[in-house]
Amino acid sequence: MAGVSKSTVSRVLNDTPGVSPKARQLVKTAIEQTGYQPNRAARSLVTRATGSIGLVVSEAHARIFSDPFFASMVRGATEVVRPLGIHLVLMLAEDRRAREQLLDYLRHGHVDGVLFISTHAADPLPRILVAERLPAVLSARPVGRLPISYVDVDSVAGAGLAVDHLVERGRRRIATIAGPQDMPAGQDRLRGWEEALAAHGLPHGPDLVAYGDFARGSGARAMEELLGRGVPFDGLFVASDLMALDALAVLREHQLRVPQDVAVVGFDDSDAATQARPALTTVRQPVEEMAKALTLTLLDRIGDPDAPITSRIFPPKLIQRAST
Amino acid sequence: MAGVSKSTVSRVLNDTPGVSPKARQLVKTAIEQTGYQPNRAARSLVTRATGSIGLVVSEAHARIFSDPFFASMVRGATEVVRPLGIHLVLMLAEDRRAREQLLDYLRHGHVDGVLFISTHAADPLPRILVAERLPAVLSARPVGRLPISYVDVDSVAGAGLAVDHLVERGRRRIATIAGPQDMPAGQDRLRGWEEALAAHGLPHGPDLVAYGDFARGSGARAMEELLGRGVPFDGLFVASDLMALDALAVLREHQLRVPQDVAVVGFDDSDAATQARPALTTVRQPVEEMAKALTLTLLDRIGDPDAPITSRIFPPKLIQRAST
DNA sequence: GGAACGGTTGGGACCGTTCCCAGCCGTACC
DNA sequence: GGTACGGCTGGGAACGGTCCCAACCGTTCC
Repeated sequence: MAGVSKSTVSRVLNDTPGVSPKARQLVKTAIEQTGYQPNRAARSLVTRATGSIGLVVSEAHARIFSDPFFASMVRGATEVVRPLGIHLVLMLAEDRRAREQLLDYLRHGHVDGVLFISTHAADPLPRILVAERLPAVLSARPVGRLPISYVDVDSVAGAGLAVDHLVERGRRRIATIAGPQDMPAGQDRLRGWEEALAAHGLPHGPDLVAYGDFARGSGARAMEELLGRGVPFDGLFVASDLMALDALAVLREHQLRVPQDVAVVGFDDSDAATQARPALTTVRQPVEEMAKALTLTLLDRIGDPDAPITSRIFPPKLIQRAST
Repeated sequence: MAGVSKSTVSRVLNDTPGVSPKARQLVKTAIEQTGYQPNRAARSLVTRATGSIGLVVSEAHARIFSDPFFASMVRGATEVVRPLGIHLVLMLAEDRRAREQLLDYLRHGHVDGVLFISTHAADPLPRILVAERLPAVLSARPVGRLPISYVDVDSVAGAGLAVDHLVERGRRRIATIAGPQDMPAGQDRLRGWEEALAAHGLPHGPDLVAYGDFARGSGARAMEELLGRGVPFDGLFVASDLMALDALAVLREHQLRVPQDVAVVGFDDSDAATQARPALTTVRQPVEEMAKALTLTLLDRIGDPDAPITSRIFPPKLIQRAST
């Protein structure tokens, strides 16, 4: 239609240099007019790439799908991938059996690379992916040294923001509901709390700490535990919004007013934070942006398997609402 | 390797009749030994099929990803699709812009069919999919007549089960927190409540009804409204577990004991139901099974575009726990 | 004026399947 | 014994791209 050979069309499609501007324009308008779209299958056949990337979610479904973190992750990745015509293929690895199947699947070259979403420290998959030389990136800092790119939020700094804010609001005894200590995010947020309090010369002993697992439900237990100890506190930093919601409910049950009696800061800035009563002051992590960066990193890596390992740490931001 | 031509291998792979048992066996052992896997791209190139089906989620992300319903849906679909080597491709259509893009994408034959997950009545996508003759199935009854297959749970019967159970437990004034009335599920659960109460000769006036949107948060507002009216009730049917969780919290705040003062029944049997305090009696819908049936229906339809339209309605089941 | 060269271009092999078609072989029938 | 037939098999075109290679053209240089 453009009066040129398929070779030239191919060159235009792939932005290969060595096409005259005139021919290039000719082809482009023809494409525009016909709504032509290259055939994925034919292309894959020769390039040996699939045009799909896997979104591997290695976590109990119930957990993942009840955490808005995942929603934002998916949205960010989708946004990067869609205009490129790349498919985002869902892969769930809930238990060991599913993991084996998944690995088999990945090894057979069904996808060009893997976005690995999991926060679990003990997860063996990242290590295996690296060993198999499959292009992969992680959604959080891996445990131990592992030559793999990742993005993460600066959890230590985030916890620091929360503590600083509470101190600014005049609080002097600041407790925390920490996350699980087998996950980097859990560790870092606790460490950030400790370090910030130490810097202010305020107490930060173990009697001010209770543990949850980031998810809904665990925050209530931790809150009850803290209150049960009888140790006074007027500020509370909770390592996830979902647990903070629990904490708010338990505080209300105990006739404690937020923020008058206890000022509360969460972490994540999920939708839950705005819906909470009172609306939750929280540390925002830019999940969607992080997902975009993660996806771009993977695409880089697929394009060049020897691309350098990078880790990108995003700064958190304090969002003030009614709970402080 | 098996000493036969590629034609014969192809026949074995596709279970085409007209291969001698001997040759078939020869090929099969060769495949076993080499771990051979057919090349998707080459196959797609000639069959004009992609070996992928789209999982279209037409809903606000925050909503979908905070509802465990979606998790089960994905799990069920994955289970059907994985052993067949079919990819489940995630597609999100949150707003109008995303919907347009998505449609364009679907029209270009990137997937062989669509699993459409949405509960929204006003969603224009199902109608368009039908008009475009794209193989598609719905995860819930569509509004209006539409020649499209779907699966659903019998919501009317489910609400009936809940009411019957509450009556059995001696309750005579049974209120309800209903779902949104622009969704079939919302309408049906309300209707089931009304009809069952009418059958028992018990009151079922509008003063016993408050409305939510199925999601967390809306249940609290509805519960407050019901209590605020001063109309007495000793039983409560809530159209979703998430709203029931809210209701439990509000009842507790008002010093009402569950189940002694108010017996509560939810709907869904999500994980939330078991985590609730007290554990929630609820109407279970077999979401995972429904997802499997849905996926199989789609695969049928892809195999034969003129397959008859089917709708499969699953029976709900009452799960008794501590809240009644 | 002819050769060398660089920028463009088209031709054609190739990727790994499916599927049509022709051919082979053994059997049944006349 | 020859022929028709049916079950099974292999050959080869086709799918729609990518990419290597050769050819073409206009310039520049000797």
